[in-house]
Amino acid sequence: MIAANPGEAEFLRRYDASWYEKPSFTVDLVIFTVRDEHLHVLLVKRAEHPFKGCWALPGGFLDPRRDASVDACAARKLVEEAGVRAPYLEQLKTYGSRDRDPRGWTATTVYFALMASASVRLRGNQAEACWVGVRGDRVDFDLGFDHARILADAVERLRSKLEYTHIAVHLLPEEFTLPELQRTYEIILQQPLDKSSFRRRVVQADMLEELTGKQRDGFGRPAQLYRFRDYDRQTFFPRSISRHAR
Amino acid sequence: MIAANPGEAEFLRRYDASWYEKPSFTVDLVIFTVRDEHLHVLLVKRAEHPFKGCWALPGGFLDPRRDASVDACAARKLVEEAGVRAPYLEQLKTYGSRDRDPRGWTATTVYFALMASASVRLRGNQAEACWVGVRGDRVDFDLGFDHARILADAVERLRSKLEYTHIAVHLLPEEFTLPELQRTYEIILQQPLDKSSFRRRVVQADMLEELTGKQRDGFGRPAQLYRFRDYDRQTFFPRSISRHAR
DNA sequence: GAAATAGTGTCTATCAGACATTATGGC
DNA sequence: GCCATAATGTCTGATAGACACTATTTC
Repeated sequence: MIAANPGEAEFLRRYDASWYEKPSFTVDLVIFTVRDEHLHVLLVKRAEHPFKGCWALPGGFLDPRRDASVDACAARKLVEEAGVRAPYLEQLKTYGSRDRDPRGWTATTVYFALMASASVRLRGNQAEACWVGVRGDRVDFDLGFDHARILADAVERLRSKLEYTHIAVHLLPEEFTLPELQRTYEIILQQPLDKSSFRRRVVQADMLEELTGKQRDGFGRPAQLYRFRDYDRQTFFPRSISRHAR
Repeated sequence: MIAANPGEAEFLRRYDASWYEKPSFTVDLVIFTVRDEHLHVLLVKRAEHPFKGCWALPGGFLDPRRDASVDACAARKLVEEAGVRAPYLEQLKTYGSRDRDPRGWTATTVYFALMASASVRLRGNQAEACWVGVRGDRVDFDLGFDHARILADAVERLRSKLEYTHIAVHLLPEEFTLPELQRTYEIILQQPLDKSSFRRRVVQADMLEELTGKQRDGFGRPAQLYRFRDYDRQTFFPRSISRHAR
């Protein structure tokens, strides 16, 4: 990144970034969890204008002094809004236009995060925050800005990635059973999956580690507990789950 | 987008976006084409500091006065740099950090574009531009900023999308033969594909329209010409091309 | 033993890979 | 006819879906 280029040091000494008009830049988060048999998204009630009193995705201005990078800004806001360290966090897309925010030209880079519902502690920060059930690809009330569109894109990405990756494990606690994992997939994909096929897929991908303890549910045979083998590596299924199963 | 919210009009009247410190915001392009049996990317030689004289991806500052949106900005730069109207253009990712540009905090939203090599006319704009062959996921010389990393990400995304979508048609002229399309896939995926399987895939996807004319090559039986049926709809193959074929 | 849930075995349809075969042009 | 390339046909192996069956717990 250091360029030994004649004249560049001089150029940089004189350079002033405020010469140019810039858009405002924000980072927003679509934080998903599964609880009560439904996909939920974390929303905040806006305390300030614009859209004061409306529900919106958590997020806000990037602070060039505090945030070393856009990723770091997203991680910071994740902690501030959801009090969580490092669950699954992935950049979704950047939305920017002259009219998406009444304050003027803004761009927002949106991240989507997955977490186990138990691992969240909503800190009663400045803003009122709560989990809202997602029906189809939307929530039941109006969202500020273009956040309804962003949420729809995020839900689509989540569904799409569930078909060929393991990311749903990030929606469960560290130890979980295969029926729980399957149920998570079914809730998000909104379709029943075959038990046998599902298990084959997961076992063949060799991503799970069997734990010797067992979990007992209220009824029936207890289910084997598993743990995800490698939270860093993102692995892919060789074939996609058919959206037209059944 | 218009909020009938008490106090909001007053708030907006007083609001001044320059209260907050903002990062600079740019849009960069990774423009791919296939020519001479190789994947190529469009690079420009930087006329100004920083990285003056280095090769870099085309792009530059978003202009809030001229650009209605980030997408519009990308389209504008595509015309300016490559003189092309509307080929395939897709947002790749946003890169932003304190140290990726010596001028200070910048974020760049990167798009990747595909085009037929014949459709490009490089306008000798302010910058010197040329097509550079991609070897693996890089070019043969150093790129300014973090553009080597960005290029690698773009190549990976291109390869990945080729395995399950039709986007390679955007690298060919409007009329093309199946062997030409197959060759394009082979060049980018860097692996030979079976003719029969390839044709089955493409035909079953029902995306091509047979043209009655035929094209003759120097030798052998002439190949049937086809046209892509719907440039807007993005369709997907039911299964991915195996990366481990052969 | 009945109910409930976990987990396994097996059949089948589908489809990609492999490769042989036929088709159609130039020379 | 020969060569080169395009296009088709057929076999096979892998695997997802379907579903029957077994296993293990609580009551």
